[in-house]
Amino acid sequence: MEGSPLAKRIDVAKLAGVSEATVSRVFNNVGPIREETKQKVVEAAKALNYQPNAIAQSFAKGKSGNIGVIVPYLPKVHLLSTHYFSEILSGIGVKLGLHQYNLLLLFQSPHERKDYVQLFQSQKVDGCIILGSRNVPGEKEEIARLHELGLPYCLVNQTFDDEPFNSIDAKHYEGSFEAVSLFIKKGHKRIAFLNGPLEYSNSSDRLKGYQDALRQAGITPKHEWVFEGNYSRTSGLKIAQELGSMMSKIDAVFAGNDRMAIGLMQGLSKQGFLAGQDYALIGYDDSDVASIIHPQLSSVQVPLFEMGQMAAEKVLQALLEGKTEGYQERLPVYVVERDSI
Amino acid sequence: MEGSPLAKRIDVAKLAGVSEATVSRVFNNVGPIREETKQKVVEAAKALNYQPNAIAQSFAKGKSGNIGVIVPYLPKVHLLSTHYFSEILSGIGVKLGLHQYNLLLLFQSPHERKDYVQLFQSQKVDGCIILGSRNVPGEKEEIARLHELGLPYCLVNQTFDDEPFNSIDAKHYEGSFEAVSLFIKKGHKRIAFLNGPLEYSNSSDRLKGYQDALRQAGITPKHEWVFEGNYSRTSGLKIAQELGSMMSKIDAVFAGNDRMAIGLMQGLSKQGFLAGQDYALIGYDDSDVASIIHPQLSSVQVPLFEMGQMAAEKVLQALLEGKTEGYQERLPVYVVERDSI
DNA sequence: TGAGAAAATGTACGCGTGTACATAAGAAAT
DNA sequence: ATTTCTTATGTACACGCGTACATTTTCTCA
Repeated sequence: MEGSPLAKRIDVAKLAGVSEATVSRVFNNVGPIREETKQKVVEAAKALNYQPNAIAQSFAKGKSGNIGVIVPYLPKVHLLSTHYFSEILSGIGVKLGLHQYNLLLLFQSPHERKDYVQLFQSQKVDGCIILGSRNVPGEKEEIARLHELGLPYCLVNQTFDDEPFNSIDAKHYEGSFEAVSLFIKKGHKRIAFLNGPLEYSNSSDRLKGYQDALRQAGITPKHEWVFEGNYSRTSGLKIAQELGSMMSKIDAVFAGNDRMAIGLMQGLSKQGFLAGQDYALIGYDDSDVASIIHPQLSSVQVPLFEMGQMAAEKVLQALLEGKTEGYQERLPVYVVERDSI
Repeated sequence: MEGSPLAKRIDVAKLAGVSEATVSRVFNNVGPIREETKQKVVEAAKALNYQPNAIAQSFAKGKSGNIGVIVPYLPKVHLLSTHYFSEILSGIGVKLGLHQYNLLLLFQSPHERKDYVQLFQSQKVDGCIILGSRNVPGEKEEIARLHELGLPYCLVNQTFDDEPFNSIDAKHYEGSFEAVSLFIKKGHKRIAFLNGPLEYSNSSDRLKGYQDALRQAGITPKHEWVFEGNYSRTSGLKIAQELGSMMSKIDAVFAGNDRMAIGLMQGLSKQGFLAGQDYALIGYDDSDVASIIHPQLSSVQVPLFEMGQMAAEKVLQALLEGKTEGYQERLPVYVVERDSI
């Protein structure tokens, strides 16, 4: 309430009997400084409880020191599972913290106009990381603008095939291929696929992996065995209804994420079909619930935390080292076998 | 890459043929302005693609426009469940967004010195919301400093009984009381309690609720039926081992969160004890998994999203309306009955 | 038509720091 | 002791905006 008004650089300078520039030098650790002088400044600063004003620093340097992390948001509808979301976010946070950058969390309502470039123009952020972007008209153009302007940005878990956008993704084609191949190796040949919306590149990656794995085994993929949910558990439940009538013809189901897999499992279970028994099931993401649910769900493990870290690292490299080369990295995934297969 | 250098206020002023102050007035919508002038400015701004510099604005106003949200962080160890975390965070984000405040996400390593006041001194934030704080010496003093200085802060899901700290909490005493009373109503009298660490006030709230509910039913609480985990699933699993030998004497278990409840359920299931059949079980938080797991877990629903919203609202009120009264709000919770009881 | 009030706009400065450049102090070489 | 270089410190200004205050323009009403 009371307390002395915030001390400024000039107060420290006066108390230490030096110039303001010297105080700045001590705090930024730049230029040659006599040890004795440094001590005087440090003591004066401590006595006055001086703390440099971060805003003024940002202003003087022309950099905010913030990395914006854009997260899609629909109130009460969780587009991204909390697992997915918090793993990536933690990875980003760790990396940024090491480099004294701040994490500005930006919720993006799907309907409102997204203007990523404006974030940079207004200097709110020095770089940005975009989660949950989709290959849809509005989105694509916005990212293209970022890219053309050479701004430090990075997409996570989304690759635009025909565009050179920076991204840190995972090997979803391979993950899908392996999962389906595992089904086949275990003798399952009639394999359905519960996919997510194709505007997410990982959905189409997985579709290709699914199809190619079947073809490699001499099986012709059937359109009617590919279903599209929206990555929610509810959509898995819904598809279970459709799937129920054809379960006599189906050996296995591969799902694009764990939440849909679980919805499916629950829906089919009500109709008397048990995963791991009446049909094999593999999910995707290897979230916590996979090993909690019964029967335990086989799943494809995705290094979300590491993807977040790497995305942050790439953005920081662009910022700190001026790296301008584009990149489209893909981290490896692997199948975790549990009871459902 | 190329592109014109960022336009500044003076550029807009020159193009529009007005003074810089007028440009400012148009953008901030202050003071009387002739409609014609306003149009000139707006057009000039559009022509130059002008965007006010957020840093300079912050600097001139002496406010960062940021609300810091402090989240405990241990790499690879999730102190807060992702559900808990992302619900509260979403609530905060929504509210802040409505008032043009930014959300600065700050990961707090438990070992490093926490100096919340410094966040304010350095002007990084105008207010802050603290998640997962605990009643331990270092922590308490830091919050006390915040409080004494009258800084706009708010704790979420933690109340310090003997301190007037601002907080948005839930009625954990009542929730616990109701859960245990429900057990009793259903005929269970020998009720164990799997609690979390007592440094979290919600743990001790629940302990009191547990004890009082028993006493009201004429049952004397037994110390040896109270176990302490750390809110992780693993700790639930571990306690299941201890509990196994005494299951013949126990009717029901109340757990401090769903993750421990699930660990317990799984651990006991391996020993042949089924929740909802061999014993009744109620968890806490009503996270997604509660209705995913089999048997479905009864749980106490906590309005985490709303708590986040309210915490943000309180901080914003202090900031925008200068409200200085302290507050310790508690939102209601309720038991959701499922198969495990 | 003029005076006074109200509305609109302009002028000027502060916000606290980083840093280029100028200057002073000290060390080393002559 | 003088010069020369190096090290240490000080001076001065820019960064882009909000806003108090001064000034000008427009409006109102006599």
